[in-house]
Amino acid sequence: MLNKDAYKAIAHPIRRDILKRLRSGPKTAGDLAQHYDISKPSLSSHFAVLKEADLVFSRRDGTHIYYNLNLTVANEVLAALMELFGIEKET
Amino acid sequence: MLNKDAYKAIAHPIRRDILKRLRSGPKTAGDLAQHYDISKPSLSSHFAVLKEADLVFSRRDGTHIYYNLNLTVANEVLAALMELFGIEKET
DNA sequence: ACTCTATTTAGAATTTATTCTAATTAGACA
DNA sequence: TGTCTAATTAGAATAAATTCTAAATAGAGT
Repeated sequence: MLNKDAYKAIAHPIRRDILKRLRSGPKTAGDLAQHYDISKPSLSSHFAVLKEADLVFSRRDGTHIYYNLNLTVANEVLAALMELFGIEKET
Repeated sequence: MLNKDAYKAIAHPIRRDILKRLRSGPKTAGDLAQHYDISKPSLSSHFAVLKEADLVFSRRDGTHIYYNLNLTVANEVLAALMELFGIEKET
């Protein structure tokens, strides 16, 4: 079942942009930080929200921490919204 | 194009529940109020958020104001999220 | 062990969201 | 015009989210 925090997680434009950028593969906090005009700690807090919602997971490789999009949960969010709106789509 | 406030609008559990209940047809504020343990003005403020996001629209019929789900925008939200996650589904 | 780089945690300030009570608006109907 | 019902607006209190700077952690490499 879908983590309800997922809806909160996608409510912020920076977090949506992070998710979009992770589509093309894992990125480090540093990679992503370049694109936003906020401090590293603020960005880190956005990662924490995304991780709490299970929309992303992280894996350390040496000095870097790579963030990955969790497509399983992304699909669950879509399914939950289709159910919410009563909209049917085939897979 | 999708109103960005739509993501904020679906972030609150009461507003998601309102949307769900509107699937089966228009409802008045009074109809919906029965299901939530909050004041009428609070509920009214939730309607305002949903209207601001264009997810619902209202029509007055005599003494009652009927709230309607805007399926067009609901579909836009789904399309935007599919695009965001890079998930393809046929119609 | 020391140091460098990448990133997070702590703690506080600011902004935004949620909720309430009291007062107001809008239409229906006698 | 009153008056009743349905719902909103106003204004304030509380709670939650966002952001910052400063300090801490964790691993890599010398």
